[in-house]
Amino acid sequence: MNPKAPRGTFDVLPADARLRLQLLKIADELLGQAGYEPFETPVFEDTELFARGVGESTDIVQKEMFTFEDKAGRSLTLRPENTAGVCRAYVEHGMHKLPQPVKLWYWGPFFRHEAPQAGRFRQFTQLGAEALGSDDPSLDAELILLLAELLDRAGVGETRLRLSSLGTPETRAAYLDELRAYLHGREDALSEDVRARLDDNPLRAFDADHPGTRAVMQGAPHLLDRLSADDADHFADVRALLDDAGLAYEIDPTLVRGLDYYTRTVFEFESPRLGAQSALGGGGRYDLLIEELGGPPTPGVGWAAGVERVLLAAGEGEPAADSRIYVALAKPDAAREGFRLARRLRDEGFRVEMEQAGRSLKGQLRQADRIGARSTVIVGDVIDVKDMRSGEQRRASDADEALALVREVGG
RNA sequence: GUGGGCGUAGCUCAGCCGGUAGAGCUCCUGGUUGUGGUCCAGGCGGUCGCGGGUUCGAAUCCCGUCGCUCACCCCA
Repeated sequence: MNPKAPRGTFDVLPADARLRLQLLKIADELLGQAGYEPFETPVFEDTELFARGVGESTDIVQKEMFTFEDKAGRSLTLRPENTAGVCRAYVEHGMHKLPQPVKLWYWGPFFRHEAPQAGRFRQFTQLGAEALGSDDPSLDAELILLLAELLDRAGVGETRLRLSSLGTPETRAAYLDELRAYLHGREDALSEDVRARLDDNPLRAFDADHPGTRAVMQGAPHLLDRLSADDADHFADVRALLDDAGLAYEIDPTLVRGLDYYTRTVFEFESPRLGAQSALGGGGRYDLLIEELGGPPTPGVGWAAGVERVLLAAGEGEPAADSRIYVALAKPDAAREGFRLARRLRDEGFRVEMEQAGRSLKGQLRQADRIGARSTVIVGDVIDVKDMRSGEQRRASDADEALALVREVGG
């Protein structure tokens, strides 16, 4: 056979793995400062959880889930997103009895059966944060600002923040009916593809290029004008906090996220560096989801960012240049002495590599150079410590003296 | 899922009016009997994505298939 990683999956090689680790550290620090705690849920759950949580009618549930049966015939699904799992865990562990809100963040693999492209995979990594148990608008704003800061520190460059509010499912449903009715009344002026999707995705008509459609949309009703007073106030509060923080955003009434559970605030960060997949991360409020999943009425808000997309937008990072020491062997029977020396140097906190590949001494020095060693310890009948930058070399009479010399030159 | 482009050494690619595989980089060795970064020489390394067809003969032509990629859709 010719083994290959399955379609839509990939191996993370060291250069990339290091960048991912850097992003993970940024997230840990940033979210930790705001009181978010790390946590994990399983990578698969009962299929029912996603069907109910994400929504039966969504693309994710209808065609993108990796579903399988266990040996007892239970239907399980590799998680396509995490909010449903988070809510399940919240209910299962009685987190409503903890001081609210409960703030959590996570990092892990997710799975969607899609046609892979740049920035789109079947197994991908999401980094996310959730705040459950309070509908305070400051949580919405806090999370949005945290994601903005995270993206900035990750080096993704310019982003566009789209923001909207969906109100309650009732207002949204009523609005969509109103919009459909409006569009049906002017069907003749609409483009063909807008007409084809009129019933399942009427909002799409807002971003059509078609002149006739655009003309029609000028007078179309907007969801934001149909929000209840409470929801409108909530949205105004969120915006005020973002304004205070100086974060730029665009109100986009056509922003619909692909999951059914959103209420009130929704947002999405986009990058021009990603091509067809412009979304770096996004999220929103889901005040009814936990109750829908059988828990007590509990509001929640959160986001997820695509790790691969963030890294793609950030471009090639500079690999951290950490200094190192190389232990070379001038003769094969110096191996035990060299091994001992390497261990002692590591005990002292140095980053140490040694000859373990049967290279000639010349090859070993070349290797020392390649890994960027500051000093090379050459073990033979005597021990020499070479400063790789100056090329100078000093002789030690024993291991202790060699260690002292290394400390002087540095590793 | 639909349509376009591509698939030759670890990497980047050349070869493609059919005659049975090359370069650069990387890696290893030597030039320097125990010494790097430059230079020189040599070497390792390829089921030419896979399967089938046409042909005396296919990396080169044809069909299928898989993979990558771009677009639509949707999203992280």
